[in-house]
Amino acid sequence: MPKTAATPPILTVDGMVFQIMDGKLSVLLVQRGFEPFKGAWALPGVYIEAGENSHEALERGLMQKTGVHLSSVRLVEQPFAFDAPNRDPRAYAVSVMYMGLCYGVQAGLPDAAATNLQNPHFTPLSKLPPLAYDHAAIVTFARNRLKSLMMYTNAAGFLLPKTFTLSQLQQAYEAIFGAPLDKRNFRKRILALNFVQETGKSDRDGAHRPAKLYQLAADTLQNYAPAFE
Amino acid sequence: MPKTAATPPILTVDGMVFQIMDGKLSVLLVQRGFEPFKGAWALPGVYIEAGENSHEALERGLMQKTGVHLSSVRLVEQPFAFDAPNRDPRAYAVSVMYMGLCYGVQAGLPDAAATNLQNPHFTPLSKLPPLAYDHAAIVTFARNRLKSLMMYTNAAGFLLPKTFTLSQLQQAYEAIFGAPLDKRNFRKRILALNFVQETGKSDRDGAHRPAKLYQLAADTLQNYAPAFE
DNA sequence: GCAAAAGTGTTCCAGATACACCCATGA
DNA sequence: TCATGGGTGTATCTGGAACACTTTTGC
Repeated sequence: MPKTAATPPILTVDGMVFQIMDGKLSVLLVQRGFEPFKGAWALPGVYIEAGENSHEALERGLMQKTGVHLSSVRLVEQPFAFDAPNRDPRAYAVSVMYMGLCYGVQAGLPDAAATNLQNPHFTPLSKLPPLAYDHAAIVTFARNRLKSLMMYTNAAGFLLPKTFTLSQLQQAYEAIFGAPLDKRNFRKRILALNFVQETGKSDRDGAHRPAKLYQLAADTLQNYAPAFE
Repeated sequence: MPKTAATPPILTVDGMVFQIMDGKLSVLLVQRGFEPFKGAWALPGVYIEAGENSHEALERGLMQKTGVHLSSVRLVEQPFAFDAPNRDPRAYAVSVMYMGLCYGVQAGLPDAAATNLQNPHFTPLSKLPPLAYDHAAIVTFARNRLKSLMMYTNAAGFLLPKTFTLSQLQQAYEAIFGAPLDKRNFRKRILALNFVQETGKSDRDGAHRPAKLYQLAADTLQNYAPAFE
């Protein structure tokens, strides 16, 4: 066995929380207050402590580091595991990486910038600063997963309020694909998938025709994948 | 904080290794030699020890518990993390779950059944015994992931020898989908995707016309997903 | 009445499906 | 010569893509 740290491996949990801000897909980042990577931006995460499971640690970490309550985030997928050899100078670490989607969430700590530089912020993926560890690669990985989720699940609904218009839904797709979609084709396709339903209400919001409001047919993540043959 | 074990959380790594045996998708299981779940079947796994990363621990664990060398397995995807609260009576544990595909691998320990009941075996998913922990749910989860991987990646090639016939490739798809496919349509589709190429050689193996041998165009996992629009 | 977003159908094309026979070989 | 699996083409159907105008509202 190689001569390395004698400390047992350490478990951390990180949250990768996405939200659409001003039409752009954004991810929740904090500025690290401690070494290593002090001052650099990173995904918010904490060590899992004795007596906690990964979900509880995620909840605590999100609140401590970003002021975001986990109950306002909808988790998608099984969490991934990432080796994080540089996470702690004393030992090798593994990070449990949760992915979540949300809408209208404000990040911010009560005594904010005062405490050690943190400074939670939803940052557009198109303007990511250099990130600590290999978080940049992880975000890219997640973005690709997110794209496939959009194609065959109802995940897009988690980036919107409880009720939403088809235009808002389309904007969510466009934010993630990074490309405009045709309105008529989009509507045909989405309505055919049957994962949203009319609420009967409409949204009267500007100097234009009111839009029908829709909601998710199921409030958990659902698969709408076609069979192979 | 709830009153629980004071020990820090523990990291384990498990391998979920799939292979096609007699045309059936099978997964590598061992019979547990220790409590908890002594005697029950489970995915092979070990604790990650000081000085190891998860990949090294996987390699060691697979060899110790099943006699399988990791070099004969092709890993797919980022490993998942599963909470495993019952893994260790002393503390909460998280399992790093790797998924792998292989072909023609023999499981077996030198002094096999002698040591504590282990008894590594590729078992068809259609005949899974009750599994320890929540491994049954994890296998089901993986099977679904595997189905989607087949639809838009070259993963099927990892369940076959270096060179293979289109019939073998089709059998791999059929084993995973659990349904027969049309030969002509299958070939058109696969050849259109362009992820296999002819080797120029052929396989003269029985009382019938020899089959052309193909190989993967790329020997790592590749995406062949269509764009959204 | 005008600006602004909502809503709506048809044509066209590509890719998926259904389907049956001949070919090369070993015994 | 026969049994066995390998290899091939066409007609049809379905779902995706391209494309522009009318409707409803607030000002």
